[in-house]
Formats: sequence, C-alpha cells, structure tokens
Amino acid sequence: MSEQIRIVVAGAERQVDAGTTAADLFADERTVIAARVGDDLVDLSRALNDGEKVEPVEIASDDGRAILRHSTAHVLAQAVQELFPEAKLGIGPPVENGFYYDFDVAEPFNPDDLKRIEKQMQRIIKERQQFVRRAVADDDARAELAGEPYKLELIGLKGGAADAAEGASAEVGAGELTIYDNVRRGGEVAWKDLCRGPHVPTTKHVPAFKLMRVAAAYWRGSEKNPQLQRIYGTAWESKEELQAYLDRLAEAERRDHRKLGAELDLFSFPDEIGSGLPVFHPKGATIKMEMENYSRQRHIDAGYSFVSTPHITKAHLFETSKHLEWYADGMYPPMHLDEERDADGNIKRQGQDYYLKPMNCPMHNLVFRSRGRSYRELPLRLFEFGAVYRYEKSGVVHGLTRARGFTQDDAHIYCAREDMKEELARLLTFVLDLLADYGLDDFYLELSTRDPEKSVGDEQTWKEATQILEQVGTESGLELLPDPGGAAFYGPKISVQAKDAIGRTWQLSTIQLDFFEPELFELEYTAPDGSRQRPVMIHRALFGSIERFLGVLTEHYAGAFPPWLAPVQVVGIPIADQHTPHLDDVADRLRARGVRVEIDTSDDRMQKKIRNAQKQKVPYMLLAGDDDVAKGAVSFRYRDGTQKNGVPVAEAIEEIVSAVERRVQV
RNA sequence: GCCCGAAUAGCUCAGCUGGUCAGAGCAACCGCCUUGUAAGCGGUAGGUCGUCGGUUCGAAUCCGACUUCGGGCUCCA
Repeated sequence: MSEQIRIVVAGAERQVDAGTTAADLFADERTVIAARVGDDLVDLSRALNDGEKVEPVEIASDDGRAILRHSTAHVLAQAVQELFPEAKLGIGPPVENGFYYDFDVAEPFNPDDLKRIEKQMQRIIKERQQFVRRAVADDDARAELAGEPYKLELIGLKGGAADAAEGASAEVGAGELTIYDNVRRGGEVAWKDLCRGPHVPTTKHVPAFKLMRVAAAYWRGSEKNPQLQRIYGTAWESKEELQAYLDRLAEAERRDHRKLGAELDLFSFPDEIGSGLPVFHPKGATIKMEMENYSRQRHIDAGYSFVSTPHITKAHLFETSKHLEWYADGMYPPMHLDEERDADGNIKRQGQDYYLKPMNCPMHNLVFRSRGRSYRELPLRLFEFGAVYRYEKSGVVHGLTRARGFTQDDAHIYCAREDMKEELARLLTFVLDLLADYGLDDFYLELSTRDPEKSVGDEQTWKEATQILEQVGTESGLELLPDPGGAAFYGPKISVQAKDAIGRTWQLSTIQLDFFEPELFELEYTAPDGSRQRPVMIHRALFGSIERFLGVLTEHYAGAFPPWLAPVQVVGIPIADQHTPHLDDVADRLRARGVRVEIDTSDDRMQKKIRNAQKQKVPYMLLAGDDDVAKGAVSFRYRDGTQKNGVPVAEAIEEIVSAVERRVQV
C-alpha cells in the first residue's frame, strides 16, 4: 500500500499514489503535452507533490504550441549537430508562429542543407526519443558543456538571462540549471542540451513542422558580437494547422504591396534614383491624392493651419534642435556649399553645410517664432504634408513601409501647459476617427517611454509627460501596452497600432509630447497676465508617412480599394463595338459627378475586357449590350463576380456616386 | 551597417557541370475577329543576360568589386 497524496486536477480534488505524474493523470488525453502546476509549466513526467494544483496543457493552446515549438527547436539542433558535428549551439526559443535555433558554423547553411536537416529531423521524430529532464549543478553543467562556448556563457548569466538576450531565458531559467537528454528507446542518450524546459514527452509528439529560412543573427542581439546562423522553423499541432499557417503566409504574399504596386501600376523604385526612393505612377498618385485631399479637409475642419516648408536647411537649424547631436546617423550627409577659395587654395569665404530634413518640427518652430504669439492663438496647430529624407541603413529599406524619402502628414500643436491634456484627448479621438474612415477600425495603443541613453532633458519633465500620455491613453478605453525605451530623444509618445484585414498590426499614428524643443527654440507666447510663457509642443502624424500608409492600405485591401480610393472607379465594357457610344454617354455623366471612369474600347473581346478589369480590381464594371441600350440601362459586374443587369443609367450613377461619397467598401 | 541569397525582354520565368543559349508565356504593336460576365486567331518588334573588371581560345554560365532587390540581424528620431 503506497503513500497517498491529495492534489487538485483541473479544479477537482483527487487522492492519488505518491509519485503519480501528470502523464498518469492525462494518459487518455493524447492532446495534452505538458502540465501547469500552480503557475509553472512542467513536463508531464514530473511527479506531483501533495497539495499541488494541476492543469493539463493542450498542444493546441498558446502555451502548448510554445512548448511544441521549443521542443521542435531541440530536434532541429540535434539534427544539425548530427549532420554538422562542429556546429556550436546558440539559443533556440519559440517565437510567434514558430521557433529558431542559432548555430555557430564555419560555413553558412544553404537551402540544400535545410532540406537535409529537415529529413534528419523527421528521422529523429520517428525514433520517438524521450525528452528527459535532469537537474545539474553549475560546475557539472560547465564540465558537461565544455564544448559549447555559448552555453557556457549563458550559464554565467543565469538569473539575468532575461536581459542576456531575447529567448535566452528558454535555456537557463532563474532557478537551478537543467539539461534535457534525448533518450532513444534502448536508453541510449542521443543528444543533450542545456534547457529550462518544459518539453513534449517524446519527439513523436511533434505532429507537423517545417523549416522556413536561414538568416544570420548577432549573438545575444548585439552588433558587436559575432553573427550566428539562425534557422527559422514553424511547428503545429496538426498537418492541417501547418498548412493553414502556410496558406496565411501565401495570402500575405499575395497582398504584398510591393507586388501589388507593380501589378496595379501604382509605383516603382527605379534603381536610377536610388534605394528607398519611390516614384508614383498615375494610378498610385491618384490614390495618394485622394488620401491627402480627404485628410486635408478633415484637418481644416479640425482647426489646423496649413504651412509649407523647404526640404533642405543650413546645419544650424538641426544644431538648435539637436538632431545633429542625436540623429546625424539617420540623416543624409551634408552638402557643403558657398565655399570660395583663392588661387592658392586658401579659403576666402567659409562654406555652409546644408542638410535634407529628416523631420519637419524645427521648421514649424520657426513659423511659430516668426512673430510674437498670444495665448489667444493657442492651441496653434500647424499642419504640413512634409517631405522628409532619412538615411536608413541599407539593410532595412523595405518597399513603401521603410523608405528613405517620404511624406509625413505632420502637425505640431503648440499649446499652453494646462491645455495639453484636453488637446491630447481631442487629438486621439481625431486620429482614430480619421483612420476609421480609411477602413481601419481595430486598434490598440503603445506607450513608448524614455531611453536614458538616448534622450535630452530631465527626469522630472519626462515623468510628467509620460504620465499625461498614459492617462490620456488609458481614458481612451483602448488597450495600452508599454514600450520601454521606445521614445524619441525629445519626448515620450503614444502610437496607434492598427490591425489589418488579415490580423497583422501596423504602427500608424504617433503622438509625441515634447517640452524640450520649445526650450531649445526659446518659443514663447504672451499669457493673459502679460507674462511670457513657454508652450508645450505635440508632434503628431496620423498616417506616419503617406507612402507607408498607402502601402498598408494596399495590403489591407489586397489591392481592391474602396471606390473612393480606387484609381479607376468604373470601367465600361461594351458587349460589341456598337455599344460604345451608349457607354460613352454614361461615362460623361459619371465624369460630371467626379467619377474616374474608363471605357475599354480595345479590340479585345468582352470576356477579356472583364478579365483585365477584374485583375486591375476595378470596383465597378459597367457592361452594355443590345438589351441595355434599348432600355437605357447598364449591367453591373462587381469585383466579387456578382452581377446586376438592366439597371437604369440614372440609378446606376447614383449607386456609384453614393458609394464614393460614403467612402464605403463594396 | 552585418550575414546569406538573387539580378536574363515591360512582367513572370527557362536556359544543368563555360562551346547553335539569346528562349517561352503574358503585356506592347499590326492585322483579322467581335452580342452577355475571368484569356478568340495570326503576325511583328523587343535583351551588350544589373554595371565594371578579371580568368579563358571562348563567359548569361567561373572569380572579384560595385549597384539594386529579397530574407534575417541590428536599427526605426
């Protein structure tokens, strides 16, 4: 008769033999791959103690998938070391949708290696190797892992692992060190790795995985460290889920704005101009113009004043703003102008450095400072579609979402300190309303706070600004996530993150509070009592960059823009040549209402014209044949393939105009 | 900036280990054709194989540098 213990299993108290494991409890449930005891995730093989609360962890849960992915990373590392015995192990944590493992190898992996590694992983999975946990003393671990320099480094960092590198905490936790042995059925240890766990019980518990790509990554995330070879993979609880994930990736690829931009003839990045510098073709420029026009109108309605400032300026301005002190790396190098030399090469006249502007705020400050300002003018909201140029590092440029030249829908609001909270709250409402009109309505907020290494000003002022932003963010009712150290050098910010049609999030609007630039520029206004006061400055961009937002919208809509933004809103398709005049007449009436309409008079056949318009994702195809002409009607074909025949022309026009005016998607 | 990969006609791509390798489809242009919801038929034109240099009797093919792109890392005021 063995000793009994009392435990709580999934909420129900039970009495079991001492030494009972979680695996015993959930033996019938094949989808349970780990257990949660109290707050900790543990292996199923862990023996339970008296009084513990045990919950099953399903493989299809967030925790379950993370464990599965972490275990798959182990299988990957084992496969790599079997094929490349000289490979040294870095770290191998689960990440969103998958996992990676870093290796130090003499030769980088190539795509063929990836296939071989994948095969080797399948072999290991087939062998049904057990993941066996074993606690080790630090010194013993050092001895056992003498051949793994990176693991040794992690042992040294134990406890501080969370700071050591993202993912390092998956290897060494804060408590005792553990090693996981991968044990073959005969009891032979096939492989081992320093790891905190937990893991799935055996390699056979990896139902579906795929290696995705190789890339280099700096050891512990620092540019100063050597680069390791990182292999990314994904793992899922079933083949179906894996396939669904791959389908989602394929869907994202279909929506890629760089691809759609070329297919829909919206924009391009000519090599001749340079990296990260887009040109907009007529159709892309039409969308951009519509976006700007609507935004402009909304800003007028909201009491903004419009300004316009140059693209380049003398260095002094950016010295004043401290951009050259804090941000010179991100700026294009200066143009040195106006220097004169005599015949001997001696400088007769000192030259000047001119810089392309990376931000508009210093220029707006000069507008503010151009004359005396009264409290009656505040809040003064200066708005500009300002073109800025940032010398992004060559490896980060990415389509329209990370360009070197782009247009900010930038405003700087100067207001009295006591008014800033109200102004910020109004601003947030304005931002969210406007974004919703562009078809985005699923948001959360992020509060980016000071990075002491990269900021100007004093702690107290930062604290005050951060508190106000936090308050406004919280009061908005939206979820507010912290982003420590993410602030600009001059102040904290709230950013609006928007979810798109397939659930990806994009950082769009930013609202930054700045007490320092007004000081640097010695901005002042006269208060009611005649005293001189310093205004607070709010930096804000709604789209962030118009180009980037256009890219985001392209992906959000998969190129099928709502009628008000669609570059071509209507294509008229005659069934045969003789129906063209009827459509021309309809087109004239649509144009008179401001609709962008084209009649396809090419000598393609009707079916081909439909295909062409469909591929261009034109919202409305208007067909006309004998029946329609006779009745003074047109026939609609919509993007989804549905049709509505014999619609009287006047009615058809109203339907289209109404959809454009209401900015709805169809 | 770092690592890996890529660059062939406007687009998508074929062209294997250097020697009929300058190719296809779509697009463009020219003809013919045209009646109801995603590709009618035929023809023509179009490329110093990203650029520059090297190896070689010979380079789209091998090597180097640069440019641009892609995937990551780092970065993103």
